[in-house]
Amino acid sequence: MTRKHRATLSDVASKAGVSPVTVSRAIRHPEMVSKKLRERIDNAVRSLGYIPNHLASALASHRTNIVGVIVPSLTNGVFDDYLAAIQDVFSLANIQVLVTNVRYSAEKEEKAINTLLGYHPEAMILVGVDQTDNSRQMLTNAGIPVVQTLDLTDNPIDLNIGLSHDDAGYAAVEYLRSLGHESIAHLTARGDPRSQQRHAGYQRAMDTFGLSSEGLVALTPRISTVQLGRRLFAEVLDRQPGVEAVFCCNDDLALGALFECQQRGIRVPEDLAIVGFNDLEFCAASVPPLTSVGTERIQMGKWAAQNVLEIIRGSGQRPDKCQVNTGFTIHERGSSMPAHKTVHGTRGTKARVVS
Amino acid sequence: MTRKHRATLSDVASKAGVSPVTVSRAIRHPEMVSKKLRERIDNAVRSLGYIPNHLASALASHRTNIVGVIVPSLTNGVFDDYLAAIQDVFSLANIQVLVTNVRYSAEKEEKAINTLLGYHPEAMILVGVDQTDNSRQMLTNAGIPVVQTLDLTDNPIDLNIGLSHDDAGYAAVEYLRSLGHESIAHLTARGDPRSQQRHAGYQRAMDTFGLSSEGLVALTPRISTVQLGRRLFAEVLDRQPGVEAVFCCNDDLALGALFECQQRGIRVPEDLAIVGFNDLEFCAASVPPLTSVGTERIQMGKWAAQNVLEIIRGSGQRPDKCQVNTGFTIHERGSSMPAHKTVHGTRGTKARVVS
DNA sequence: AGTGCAATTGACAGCGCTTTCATTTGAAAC
DNA sequence: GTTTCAAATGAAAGCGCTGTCAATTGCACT
Repeated sequence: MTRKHRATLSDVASKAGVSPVTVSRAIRHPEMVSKKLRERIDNAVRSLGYIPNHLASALASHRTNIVGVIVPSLTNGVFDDYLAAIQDVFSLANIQVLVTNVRYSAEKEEKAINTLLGYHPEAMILVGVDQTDNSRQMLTNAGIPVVQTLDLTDNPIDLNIGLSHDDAGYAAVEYLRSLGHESIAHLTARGDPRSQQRHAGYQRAMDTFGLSSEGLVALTPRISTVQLGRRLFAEVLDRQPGVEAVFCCNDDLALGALFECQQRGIRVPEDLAIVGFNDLEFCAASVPPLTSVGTERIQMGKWAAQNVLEIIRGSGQRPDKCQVNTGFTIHERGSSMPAHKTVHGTRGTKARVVS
Repeated sequence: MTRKHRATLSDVASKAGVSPVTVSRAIRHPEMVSKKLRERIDNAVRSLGYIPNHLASALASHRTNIVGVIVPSLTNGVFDDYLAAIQDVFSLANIQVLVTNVRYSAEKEEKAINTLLGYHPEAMILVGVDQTDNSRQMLTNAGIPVVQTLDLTDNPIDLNIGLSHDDAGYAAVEYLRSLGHESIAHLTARGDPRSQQRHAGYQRAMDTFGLSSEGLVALTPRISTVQLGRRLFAEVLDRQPGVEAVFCCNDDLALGALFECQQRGIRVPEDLAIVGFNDLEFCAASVPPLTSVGTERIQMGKWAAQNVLEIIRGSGQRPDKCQVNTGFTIHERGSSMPAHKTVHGTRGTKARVVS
């Protein structure tokens, strides 16, 4: 039963024997319509299967109830939680989130921003701080709240919540150093600007501690996978058999490194310590469980959404703090814990919080 | 520099000294405007940072360039690839995909359908075939192409591409049976209707082969995780220490089962065979690599998008086949391969295709 | 110069809704 | 039975754009 024409406000109005305005009010501001008419209208709505045309509504009211969100990836377990947190906040406020996945491409991001702005979103939430000049310009011109998340910058477009990935990378190395390791490798997928920051932090720490990273870094331009983690670590192992520890720019690579060790009969943590990044769910489940640097991705998404909501629906005032550093936490687990600390059969976590 | 008012078509027209229609044409149908004017208009557009109001455009032209997509989850590595495939097809046609994540809730799905239809999408792509009556009604009334994916039904709303999860579950058991296993366990997360189908297939196979599943099934109402895989399989192991094989409703649970085995010193595949579902990337990377039943998720997303595109932009004709069974493939790897088949150090895959 | 025709350009209406303001209604108060 | 005022309803305009059709222009050809 394909209708030629979907029911409109006027159709409902005719059916209920009232004027279109009244129908509009019955839907948007029920308290302004008498009970009698409201019921008649509700019936008409139901019997016609009327669904308001959001485009027309938004055009007329200057309220789109849309917020644009741009993420660099979805294959990476990180952004699911983050996105879900954002959606949870907005769905309660009847705001539709328009998500675009730009696959770590600044160019695609620019295009996505342009497209999204065409929908007149009431705010934009972005990942990272590396937008192109053009992107920044468009966002500024749009005159809406903009939140840059998951990273920090000295020069935010508007609001900013995140953490220093450079510091996190530094801390990971510092932690491994504190366990007595000196030959500390690093696996990383460039392409993700935040991974690059972690790499920079790794390098800074190695330099600071007077350790050489020669031959200890393996990187790939591709999206990271577990398989790639194996391959990258295999490279390092072949080059530097004496490596004592490895810090991976994310947990997929770390899990790959762990598997490569299993394959080669390298004992973790006795022969080699592994530290991942993001603290995805599987870190606590592997054997041994993986030590990982955790970030507050859910908290960041939530904060971004809540602040946007407050600005566009609330008092309209900017929040007290326009920039928030959520820090990071090293979840110390079996993959790096010195033997005497390890409790057999337990997958306990010892957390070191840094913010 | 927050503008009071974003530039409109008229603003551009004034600036370029032409009528608004001409600007509209210069943007939508450049070939209909003389080169001279086109340049003047382009300049005006650029200098004003003009971005067409998509809402107004869609309202006037009855072309929204929106396709609604509803997924039950994003945390599950399955839907990333699927979504990406859909987006890839549509982005080339300048169609914006409106994604909603309904977290395996039919109620949320119904609400999402209602909301999305308010945007007048030109088509809808859904996961699964278990929509509520109300949802089906709304979709039918909308008079747009609807694709149900990743599962099959005798009574599709419109187009349908997927596979029989019951058959896939049956095949997994049949495969393990062919290796000589009889005590075959099953781990599953109900909540996902397709997992339930796989469970049904498992049960059907066990019955058919005259095998008892008593005490061999562990299920959870929660979203599956690796951790949960460990816990569920631990339950089974504690109950039935003699279990010879386990078929898991997805790869996360399978990886968890593998870790649980590692923890307990159970050798895989010598002491126990493991089969997962979905063939996610990490399956080929673990030690031993995980045998998994793979589905054509990318292909399904692509087919759905391409057919929609053909219908709404092309000849308008329905495709030849309104229902497609993409089948499934058992990727046989080390976690189930009999010792004499296993090639040390190789992570080769032997595929058995069923469609 | 005049005719014919295609290529450009513009005027106008309207997409489906909300906002604003005017009108009507009803019930309380005189 | 008026008057008064709030509550309920409606009429008209317009959000920013595009489709349709009419008007204009340019140019080749007589």
